[in-house]
Amino acid sequence: MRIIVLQYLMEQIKAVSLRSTEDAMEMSDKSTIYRTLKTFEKNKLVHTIDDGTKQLKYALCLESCKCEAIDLHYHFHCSSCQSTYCLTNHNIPKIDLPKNFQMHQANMVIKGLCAECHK
Amino acid sequence: MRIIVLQYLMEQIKAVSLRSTEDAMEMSDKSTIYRTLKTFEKNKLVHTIDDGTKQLKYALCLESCKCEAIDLHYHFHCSSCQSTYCLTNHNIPKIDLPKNFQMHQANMVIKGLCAECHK
DNA sequence: AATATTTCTGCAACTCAGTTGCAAAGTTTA
DNA sequence: TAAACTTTGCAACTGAGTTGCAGAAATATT
Repeated sequence: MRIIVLQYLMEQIKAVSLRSTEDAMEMSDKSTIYRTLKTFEKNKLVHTIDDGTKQLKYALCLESCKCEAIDLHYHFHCSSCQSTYCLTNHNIPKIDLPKNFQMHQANMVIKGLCAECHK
Repeated sequence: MRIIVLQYLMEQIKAVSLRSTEDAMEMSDKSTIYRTLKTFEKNKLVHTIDDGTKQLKYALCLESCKCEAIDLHYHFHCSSCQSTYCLTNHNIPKIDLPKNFQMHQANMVIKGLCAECHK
């Protein structure tokens, strides 16, 4: 199962939801896929993106990713086609936080129209 | 009702959830407060923040806010106390998107420990 | 002031993503 | 092969958000 899900993830250029993965699998249960994705997340193969749709999205991490602050990047969510993309080409800048605040993670989602929908 | 909810919002330095607002009101129904907050949002008095907890957070906009790209700011969510703060002192930088992608909105959440919890 | 019209409120019911317990099925290990 | 462990599918549950509806309240109209 893990191999099948991993393969599916590798084929995608967009982040996937539990739902769409489920639909793509046909022959497997929601909870199995759910647990598979959570396992991947725990082992830092994928990261999750909360893009404001109610469905959490999952995307493969880059080879080098340790899921630390330095690995964080922006994401883009298209309001029209609902696709979510990783913008891995630039990391997020250092943001100065209030005194004694400490950053560990981030969830950065830009919303708008993707190239397909913006015509 | 709107006045009471607005007052509550003005007292908070943190973003509030539907739930916490509800609890603070005692004498009013979930759906009323829900609709009140949605009305505020529609009229650009508040903006919402999806901080990765399952509860959407609401925070008052600044006086000048038109809820456009220029008004966007980062948010901070404390993983320990679950508080969410607006970091209104700096806006988000311009991010270069893939060709033909267009930004309209953004939901930016930094996660970590706030000053209280980081001791 | 009395009535009509519109808006607001509370209740109950519903949706839907995510999550979990459990037993059966499948794997690995000794 | 048997014991120990892992994975899977099912069903049931959780919890935030959302909606329809009827009565209450406010506002407008005559």
